Amino acid sequence: MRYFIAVVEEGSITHAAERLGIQQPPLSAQMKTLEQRLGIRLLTRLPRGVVPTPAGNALYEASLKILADIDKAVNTARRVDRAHAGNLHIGVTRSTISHPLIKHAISTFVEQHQHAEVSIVSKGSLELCSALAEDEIDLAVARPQESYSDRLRCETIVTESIVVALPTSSKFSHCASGPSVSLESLSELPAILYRDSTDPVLYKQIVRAFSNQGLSLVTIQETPSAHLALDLVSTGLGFTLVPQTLSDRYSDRIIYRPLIEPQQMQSSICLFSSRSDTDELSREFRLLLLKSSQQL
Amino acid sequence: MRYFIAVVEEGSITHAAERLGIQQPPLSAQMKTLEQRLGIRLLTRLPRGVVPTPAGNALYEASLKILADIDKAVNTARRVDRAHAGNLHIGVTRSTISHPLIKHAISTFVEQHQHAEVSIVSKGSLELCSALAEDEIDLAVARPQESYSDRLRCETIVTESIVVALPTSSKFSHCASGPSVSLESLSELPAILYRDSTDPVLYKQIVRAFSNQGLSLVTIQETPSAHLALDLVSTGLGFTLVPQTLSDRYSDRIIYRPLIEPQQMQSSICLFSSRSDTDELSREFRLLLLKSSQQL
DNA sequence: AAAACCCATACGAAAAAACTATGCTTGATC
DNA sequence: GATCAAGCATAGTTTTTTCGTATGGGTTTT
Repeated sequence: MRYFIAVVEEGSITHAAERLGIQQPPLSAQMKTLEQRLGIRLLTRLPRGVVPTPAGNALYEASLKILADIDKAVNTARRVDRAHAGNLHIGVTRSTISHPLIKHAISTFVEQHQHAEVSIVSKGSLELCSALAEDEIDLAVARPQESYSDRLRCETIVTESIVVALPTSSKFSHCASGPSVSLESLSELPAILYRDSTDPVLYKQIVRAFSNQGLSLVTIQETPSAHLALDLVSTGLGFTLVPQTLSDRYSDRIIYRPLIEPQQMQSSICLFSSRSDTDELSREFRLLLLKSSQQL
Repeated sequence: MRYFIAVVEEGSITHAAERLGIQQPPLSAQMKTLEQRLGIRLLTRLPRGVVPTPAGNALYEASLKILADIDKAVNTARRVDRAHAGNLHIGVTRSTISHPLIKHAISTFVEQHQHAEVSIVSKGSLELCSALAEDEIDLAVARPQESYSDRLRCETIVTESIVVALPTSSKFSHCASGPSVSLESLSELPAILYRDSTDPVLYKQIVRAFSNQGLSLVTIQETPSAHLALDLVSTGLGFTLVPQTLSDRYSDRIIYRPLIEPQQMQSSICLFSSRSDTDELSREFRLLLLKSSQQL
């Protein structure tokens, strides 16, 4: 099956053989026996390579999915094995792990379950969700997603407001002087935005907040992560907007101010989990996190 | 993979080997190499047989699905192959093929597509839907289903009313004398119902219609098909209720009368098709049928 | 205590898959 | 238009995988 996929994708038995690390004649033979066993012509032989027949194309599409399913099945088995051995893989992002509530929940959990081995995986929110869907991890503490697999469950743990990170330079002093800042007062100042490919939601949210109020956003720099954006802020280049949690970690030559209009500028931290997961450990961690969320 | 499934289902390597037509030692070896390659313990060896570990169980469940998917993929390829060769498999039930509209549509289609080979498969509605979902057939003309795969599309072609089939015996003469019959007048008479396991909807519909009006239904006989029920009606045993189409075919010593309250006693004929189907022939047949439906 | 049951190991045999060498067809090149 | 290159197919051999037979060890049953 893997062979057939390679042949279709390469459009050539010879090239597919190279990719598979085998010789061309055996691959030709394999394709022939495959066609014989199914009783269907799958490939039309051209003088220059091969092309799948409609039936071959249908089989190719299905094969891709089946191969992916097999991988996933193995992952699932591995995860169940881990879980049963008292091993929990929790996925977090750099920003969510910074939040005291999350940190506290994890440390409490580890204390309460001395026998359990907890490993933390750090990735972007997007990657965490696909890793979760592929059963590579058991739980993910991530930012909300625009779309994710319907086999996942998403529960909001905390909603934190977004704050303005201002450089100490004089250019921003009129903002820093007040107790809070309006979006309008930021609209003409140089902004540093982070366009994290692994977590694209917050970026869009910020851009939308400005455009919704008809304000212009002067983006002088885009960075691949919020942390880097804050580093640039401390150089005085411009301001940025970050979830409040991050303000505790980077305070060197940065002044943080809340927004006057916080309602549409909030960022949640969510717990993503597999709906089908019946594992005891992950269930307990989930309940612990939900409980701490309610105590807020 | 097939081997692993057999082992789990039999709970014994020895018995699984029998079922697979191979010897026990090679199967033991296969299971061992499988576990080694995945790096997971899948089976716990008991003194009396084997039992899957949680991970093994997860893999078993997934494997079942994957094996089914593979079968389906092959079917799909076969169907595409057929379709491309101008071969259309249409599924019908005994009752839907009796309807003149359907018959006419099929004969028109065959005439218009002389080059096409059309084969008719006759099964119960339930089986037709699963055959369609498995890509064994291209289209199904069947009775409405309570639930079916979301990959299928269901379009109502005709809605026909259900009529009462009365024996000629004197016991039923007061019903047969009028132009139409009420459910109430039937409620104390002996009924013959057909509980077709392959088409359970109509049975439920009839039972509900009576119970909704608080009427009792005296079922003296259940048969596995409507045709057989009509045969019993002609012996004078009792009455039954059938879609109008069937009344044209069985008229020996049976009197048909419409119901006074036809609204909740109707039976549709639907065209089921695969949403993903892009084949030309099946598309044309579908459009032909929808067109004849609209001309009604 | 012996028998029955079942899994694991060991080794030889059969089958499947892969490699090398080579031929054949077809489009590209000069 | 003859040669060349590209790519698939076939043939025969070798290697790898899978399967079968024989046998041993542990556990429950009688």
